[in-house]
Amino acid sequence: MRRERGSVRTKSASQDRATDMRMQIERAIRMIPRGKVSTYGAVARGAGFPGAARQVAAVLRRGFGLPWQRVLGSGGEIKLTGDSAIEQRLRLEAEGVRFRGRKVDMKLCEFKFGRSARQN
DNA sequence: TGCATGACTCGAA
DNA sequence: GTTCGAGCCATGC
Repeated sequence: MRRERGSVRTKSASQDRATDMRMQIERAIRMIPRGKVSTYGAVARGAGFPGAARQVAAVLRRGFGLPWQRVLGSGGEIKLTGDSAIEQRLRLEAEGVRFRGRKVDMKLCEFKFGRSARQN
C-alpha cells in the first residue's frame, strides 16, 4: 500500500498551498454530474492531491453549496453516520443513483476524473 | 509551536 | 466478511 504519497511538496507557502488545495478539491467535487458519484480518494487524486482523502472530507464539511452527497468512501460505501448517511442515500437515490446493498453500484454510477480535471 | 483529531484508504491477517 | 496498522494533511485548541 502506501500509495503514490511521494509528492513531497515543500512546506513553504503552506497557507497558499492549502487554499489552492481547497479550491482544486471543490472544483473536482463540482465536476461530479447529477446521477454520478465519486470517492474521497478519487476526488483527491482528481484534484491533484493523491492521499489527501481526509482533506476532501474537510472541504465537504466546511464547504458551502457543494454536492457533498456525491462523495463516498472507497468502494462506493457511505461513510457517514446517522442522519447524514440517510439523507445522503435519499439524495442519491433521488438523483437516480443505484445502490447494491449498502454500497453504490460503482460500475454504473462512478464518475471518473479525466486528466482535464485539474486543467482549469 | 506542538499535539490530537477526522465524513479516508488500502493491504494483510 | 471484519479488524488492524500505517500513512497523508489541514485544522483547532
